[in-house]
Amino acid sequence: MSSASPTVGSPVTRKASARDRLLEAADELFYAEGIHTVGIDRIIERAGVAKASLYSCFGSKDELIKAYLEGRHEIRRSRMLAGLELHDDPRERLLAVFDVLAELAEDRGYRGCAFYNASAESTPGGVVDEVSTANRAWTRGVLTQLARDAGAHDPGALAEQLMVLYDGANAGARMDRRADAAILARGMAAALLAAATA
Amino acid sequence: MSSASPTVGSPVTRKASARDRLLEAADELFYAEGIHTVGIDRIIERAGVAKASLYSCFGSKDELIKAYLEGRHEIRRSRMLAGLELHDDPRERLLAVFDVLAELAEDRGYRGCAFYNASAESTPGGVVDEVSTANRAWTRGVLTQLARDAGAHDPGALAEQLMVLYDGANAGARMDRRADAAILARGMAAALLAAATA
DNA sequence: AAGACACTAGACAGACCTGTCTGTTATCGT
DNA sequence: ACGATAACAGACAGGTCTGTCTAGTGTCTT
Repeated sequence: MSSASPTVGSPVTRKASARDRLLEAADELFYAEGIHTVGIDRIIERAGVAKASLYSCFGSKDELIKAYLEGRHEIRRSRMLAGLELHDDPRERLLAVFDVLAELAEDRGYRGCAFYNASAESTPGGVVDEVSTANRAWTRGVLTQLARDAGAHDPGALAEQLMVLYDGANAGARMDRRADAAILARGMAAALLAAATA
Repeated sequence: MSSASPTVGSPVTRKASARDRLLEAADELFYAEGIHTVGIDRIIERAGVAKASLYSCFGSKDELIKAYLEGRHEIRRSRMLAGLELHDDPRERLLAVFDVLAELAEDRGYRGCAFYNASAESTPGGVVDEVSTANRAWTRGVLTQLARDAGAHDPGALAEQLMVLYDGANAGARMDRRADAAILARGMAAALLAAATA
């Protein structure tokens, strides 16, 4: 407990821990096929991990789902921030949101917003709703800040418009299996921004 | 077979047939809670119908799901067409699409696009995909026609933009539980239309 | 009156799914 | 060297779900 070294030195990651492999497998399967459709057995089989390890790491399928969504949130966050940092001009930074989305949507295997999808197949008031609304609030906040930085007259109002475009591009990318919607959304966002700063 | 009357005289509807009650119950439950979450037993209980009748009418849960989505398509179709017929001006007719959506979204209990939701929780390539893509093609066709009637320079291109707005309004209405997105989408559609006919 | 038909109630089979439990093996710090 | 920890494999229990089957009831037509 108190003996030896107080700093344990990278206490979590060992090489490719069962937890990580489980999370990776769950991410792939849940996103591709849905939360309900994919059972525990398929996840542990893909992860090459014993069932007991799953329940030792996460405690329940619900917690695994929560961890999956939190991971998605983290990835989305870092990817978007990385996309934003490519530009200095506030206008370009705002539009970069849709560039990132278009890039994601080009990947075959893109299935739309993981949070919306998860929400569509889970009972209201559960863990999914919690994480989903948090993610949505974060997205809204980012768009508002970008709108403010770009000099929008009413950043909140512009952000709401951008949310419509963002949601629409996401849904379109899933249903039509192309990135066109994101590119269209970028163009519309540019027009909105021009109008909002005039 | 060949005896009696060739025209049987309203052969289907009796008073409020088990089939209709099943379809109504399935519609309410599937839409509100999702396809996977709702089991056969809950449907027959709400419909006040025996399980054997369900399987005699539909054959399987999959077929019931299909019938549910086809019913949703029919309702969406008639509601939208009714909304369009309120106006003569082509511009107003195009924007009426979003008026109808806003009206729907105001209903608490609105949960977004039934087809998208169903698609999010079913394996690709099944009956759900089939009906969903058909519905999507129909929507796209209507928007294209409205864009043409309104004098858009490139009706197909405008329709694609409108699809983004339509999808976004639908998703936003579900996630935020308000009709704001549809109203915003209407405004953006008006701006797009003005630009496309200039 | 009688048979066809649609429906009801509910038991049942079989599959699947989550979660637990037992027993074994390997690695690591001390 | 040894105990602790983490992981393994897999059987098992309990529940839920779809779909089938039996048996009985009412209604409509002829």
